[in-house]
Amino acid sequence: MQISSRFSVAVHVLSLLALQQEDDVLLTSERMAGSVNTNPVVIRRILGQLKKAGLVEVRPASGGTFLTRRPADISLLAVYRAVEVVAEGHLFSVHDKPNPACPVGRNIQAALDDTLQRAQTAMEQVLAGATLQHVTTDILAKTAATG
Amino acid sequence: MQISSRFSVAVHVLSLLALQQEDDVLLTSERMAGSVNTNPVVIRRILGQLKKAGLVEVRPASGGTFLTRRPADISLLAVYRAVEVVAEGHLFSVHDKPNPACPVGRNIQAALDDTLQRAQTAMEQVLAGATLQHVTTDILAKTAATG
DNA sequence: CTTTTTGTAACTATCGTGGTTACACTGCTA
DNA sequence: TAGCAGTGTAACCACGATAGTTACAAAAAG
Repeated sequence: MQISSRFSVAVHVLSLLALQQEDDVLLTSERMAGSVNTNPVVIRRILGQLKKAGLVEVRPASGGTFLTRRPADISLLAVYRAVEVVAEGHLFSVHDKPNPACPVGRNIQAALDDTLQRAQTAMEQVLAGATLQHVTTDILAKTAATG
Repeated sequence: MQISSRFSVAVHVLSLLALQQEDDVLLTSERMAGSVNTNPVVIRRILGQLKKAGLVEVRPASGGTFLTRRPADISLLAVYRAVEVVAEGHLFSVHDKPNPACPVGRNIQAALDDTLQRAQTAMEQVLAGATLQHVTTDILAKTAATG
């Protein structure tokens, strides 16, 4: 099982917002959906989560959507947490209720927990070290290169 | 979405095998299921994957199951790979088919790929650094401590 | 007041998981 | 060699998450 694409869609949407021109046409959920190639409702749902996390501000009516911070101040970990693709601290699921009458069953959870936690943290630290700025810079570089 | 418990069950089963006494009663899928607290078929399915990965040897009939290597030579990453909880190199799923007519849509996948790959690798490196031996040692220590 | 867009609810299809039953096959053992 | 304990697997089910879709009320801006 993989981590939901909500995360990559969220980064995509935030990149669009980060690169949006002041004088450009407003970025509606419909336009974003066009770039992501999905349904506007899917975008609005994710936008709702990003809003709840304080990453974006959405103006209802014919308003538009904007970042609340500079791209350099938005880490991919913040986005990852915002869309809740993985419940905090539970990347790995461990079978609950092993048999307490067995030494292994009684202690396996505790014996595994430390390692799994470290594995998860190692992954998240990489996300913490990357920002939306890095992504958009990369996109601009690639756009310039390939036309 | 989390990583399947197949992984933790596999480590549980391997721990049972590692700690099994020579003169002990044979570890059947039924007994292991008793310790994990699940159905024997679930155990057999996982044993099948561990066997395919060359981590255990299973003697059909009234045979029993054994590790093919010493616990110190079985990394948790090998177990993780064996049970295929995550397709190799694809911990994160990225939305396919973004709009190629949009600069962001055209380059988001490549722009994200490097970071996501590093995040995944960081996680796997922690698993690579832990062995079945570490787990069983920990279990024995906890068993001795709590009785 | 009309128009545009957001916010949500509700429903759907699809997929992975984990549990369960059923049964053929294997190989020891009496 | 017949019996039987245990494995290997197929088939099916229930459950939950995902992602897509339709529908519509609520919000503002003109």
